[in-house]
Amino acid sequence: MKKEPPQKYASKIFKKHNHNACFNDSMKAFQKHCVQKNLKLTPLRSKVFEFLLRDHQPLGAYQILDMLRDSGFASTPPIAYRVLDFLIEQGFAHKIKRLNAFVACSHPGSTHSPTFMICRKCDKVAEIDEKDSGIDLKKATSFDFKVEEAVIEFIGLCTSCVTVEAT
Amino acid sequence: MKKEPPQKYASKIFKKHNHNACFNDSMKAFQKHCVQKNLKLTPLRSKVFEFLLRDHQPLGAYQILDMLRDSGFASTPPIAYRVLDFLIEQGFAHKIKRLNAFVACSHPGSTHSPTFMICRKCDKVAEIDEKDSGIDLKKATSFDFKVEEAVIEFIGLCTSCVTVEAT
DNA sequence: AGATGTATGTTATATTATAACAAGGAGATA
DNA sequence: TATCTCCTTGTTATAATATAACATACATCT
Repeated sequence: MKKEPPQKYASKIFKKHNHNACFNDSMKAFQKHCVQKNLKLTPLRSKVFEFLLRDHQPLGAYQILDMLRDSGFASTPPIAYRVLDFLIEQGFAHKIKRLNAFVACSHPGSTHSPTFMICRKCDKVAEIDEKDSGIDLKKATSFDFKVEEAVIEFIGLCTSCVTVEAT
Repeated sequence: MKKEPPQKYASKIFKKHNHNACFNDSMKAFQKHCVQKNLKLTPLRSKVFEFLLRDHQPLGAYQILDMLRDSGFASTPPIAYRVLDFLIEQGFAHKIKRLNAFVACSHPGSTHSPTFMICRKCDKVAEIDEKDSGIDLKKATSFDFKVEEAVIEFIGLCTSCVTVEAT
C-alpha cells in the first residue's frame, strides 16, 4: 500500500466533510463554552449560530434578519448585530470584510487572527490555519510598527469553480 | 565611520521624509501615466489625488466630497466614488477596508496586492512591500484554492503611538 | 417581592455606496 | 462647420450596511 503524499488543504469547507458531525461538534463546543464562561446561550444566539453553521455560507446581517423573521424572532438591525458581536467576541464567528458578511469560526476556542480564502465565484469561504497561510506575523512586526491584529483575506477560486472555469 | 546595521522599515509614511519631493514625484508619475495611457488628467481627478497625497492620511469618500465642495467642485457621492475608482484602477490609490477609506498608493506603476499597516491610534496607514510583509503568496495558493488577490491589513501601533502608550 | 444585571425589543438615524439617467465638452470626421 | 462619438461630469434617487439611544422583559440573587 502506497503512502499518501503530503498535501496542503485550504480547509474542509471546500471539500466534502461529515457536515452533521461538524455542525453538532460546533454547537456542542459553543454550548460548553457558554456554560464554562457563565454566558447565556439564549434561543436567539443559538439560532443565529445555527444559521452560520448551516452550510458554511457567509451571511450578511440583513440576510440573518430575514431568517430570524421567518423563525419568529424580532428582526430589526440591532438584534442581528448584537448577536453577531457576541459570537465574534466569544470567538465563534468572524466577519469577512470583503463580503460584509459573517461566518462561523472553523476552529473556535482560542482567539486568533483568522485567514480566509474567499471564492469570488461561489462566495464560499474557508478559514485556514495561520501556519498554512504563508504568513508569518512575527516577521510582519517590524522596527516601525507593532502588529496586534491582522485582516487577511485571499480572493480567488475554489477547486470546484476552477474546474468549471477551465471548461 | 561605523556601518549602519540593516533595518526593516514599514515604510516612509511612519517616518520623516521629504514630503515636498514625495508629493511632486507622485503627481508627476500620475501625469506621466495619464499621458502614456492617453487618459485625461482632469482638474477633478488631479484634485482628488492631491487630497490623498496631502499628508498620507486615509480619507473617506464623504470627507473627500466635503473637500471637493470647499474647492468649488460638485460634491454628490458618485463624483467622489468615480474618481476613486479611476485612481484605484490606474494603480494610484487603494482602498483600506478596515477604515472604509482611501489612500494614495506608495509605489504606483505596477499592479500589486498591497499590504497595509494601520495604526489604530492615529489611523495613519503605511503601505509596505510584499517582500517585507512576512507573506508568501505562492505559499498561500494551495491544492484547494487558487489565490488571485489578497487583502492584507495589519492593525497595531506605529512607532510614535507605541511611544506615547508606553508613557 | 424587590434589586440588579443582562438580553431583547424599538425607533430613529448615521454611514457607506451604487443605479440610472442627463448634460457638457473634446476630438474625429464627413 | 456641423454632427457624431466617446468620455467625463452632474443630478436625483435609493440601496446596503451599521450604530445610537432608550424602553421593556426576564432571570437570578437576596
